[in-house]
Amino acid sequence: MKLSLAEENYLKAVYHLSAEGETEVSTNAIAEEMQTKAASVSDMMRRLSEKELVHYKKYQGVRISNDGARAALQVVRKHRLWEVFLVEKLKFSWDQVHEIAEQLEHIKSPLLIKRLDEFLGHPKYDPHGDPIPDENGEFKEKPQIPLSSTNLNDDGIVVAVKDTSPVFLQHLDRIGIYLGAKIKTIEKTEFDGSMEILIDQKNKLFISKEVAQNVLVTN
Amino acid sequence: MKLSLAEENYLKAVYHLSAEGETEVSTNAIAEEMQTKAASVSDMMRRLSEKELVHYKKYQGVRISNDGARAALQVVRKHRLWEVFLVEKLKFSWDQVHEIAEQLEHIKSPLLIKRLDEFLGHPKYDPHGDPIPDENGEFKEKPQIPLSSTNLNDDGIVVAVKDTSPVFLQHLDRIGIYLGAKIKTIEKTEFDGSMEILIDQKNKLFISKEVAQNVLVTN
DNA sequence: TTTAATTTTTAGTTTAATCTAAATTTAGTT
DNA sequence: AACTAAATTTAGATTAAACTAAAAATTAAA
Repeated sequence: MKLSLAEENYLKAVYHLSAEGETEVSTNAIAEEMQTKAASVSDMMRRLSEKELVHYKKYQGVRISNDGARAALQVVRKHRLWEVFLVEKLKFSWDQVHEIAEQLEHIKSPLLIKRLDEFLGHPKYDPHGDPIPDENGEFKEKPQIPLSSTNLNDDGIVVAVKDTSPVFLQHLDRIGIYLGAKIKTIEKTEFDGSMEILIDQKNKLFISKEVAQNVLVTN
Repeated sequence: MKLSLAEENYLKAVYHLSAEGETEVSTNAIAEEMQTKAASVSDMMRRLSEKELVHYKKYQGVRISNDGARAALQVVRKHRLWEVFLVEKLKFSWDQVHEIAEQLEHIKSPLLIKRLDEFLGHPKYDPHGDPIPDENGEFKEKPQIPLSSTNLNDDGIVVAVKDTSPVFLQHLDRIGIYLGAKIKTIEKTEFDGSMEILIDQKNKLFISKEVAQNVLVTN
């Protein structure tokens, strides 16, 4: 099935929204995610549902179909592989790659993606710690919990970030938190949810609740 | 100036056609090059001329403007850099890269192209021997003449091909002609324009007039 | 130099994707 | 249960890019 750029983007939005919450996704939520209007979403959902990429009942929200999820995962795969390429090979920082990958993810050539994957050494995670689906759409998420819900004296490794916006990523760079950093929780403040942590057994750091909630670690 | 995909493609077509012949390009020639209809071309030329990217007088054909040439050259630069990437890094053969580069050339990110250029070591020529314009649109074509018009016992190096179609490139691969090959002309047949040549001082080969006209060498 | 053939343009449709405004459905609250 | 507020869909317009068919301009030929 050949999808237009707009169709791919809507499908991706539906996929992402259903991945992180309910299976039924609301028209408004999609409009918000896509920076567009609800009317446009309704229209597109009607069309995607004709192509059986989503299940759609008027006024009831949409649910992604198997075919739809498969297509969305291929776009996600391409997006994340390109992000790895940009960071590993072209020396971009992790806060710069999303926009460019948004464009590159729509390039249509299965062979290109196969070769790119080989060239990069079959990476399993992108620069933000998100898993890269394989050719069949399979992937394994690393077990990850927000730094904010670790216990005192817990040791953990930063495996991903929840918020991938440039401002947040740049903030992490500035304070010295990066993917793979070893983190020990030294103190948690009840009052405002802020924490004191130790990075790589060297640097003590105070971080806000907001930061702690958006940094994901394994233990 | 932000150009749509269609605008970039038309501009490129005008640029290529004026590069290899007259400065005035006909509506029909563009339609042919773009696999579209003359009516669509007229429409687009009107729009491109409003943006001052081409000079256009009804019924008189179009001429690319300075701004237009600048824009076209940036697209050409991107196309050829991506071709180098595909061949050098992703191990594509020279007959496979055009279609994919047609898509990649429209990715919009000056920084991406800067980094890609660095990553590739600032290549001057693409896998077909065509010159890659720099950031300012400057480039130097290698002096090149068709193999068919070399003299007997002339030595030359293959620097480019005139025809870049997959069938022709695959044929060259099959008979053992490649970019950089050292070629000596052994014999020229008046009757049909075919030639006998020696490749890399080792392999004797008979080639047709058609092949000889489309292989370009320096001497 | 008039006519015929060719090329090019215009006019009018079509499709995908968007929008605004109006109508409709669902959900929440007395 | 009725009403209001919010969410969603429909209707109607708009824009970019294409097309076909018809009109107009240019070029070539008699």
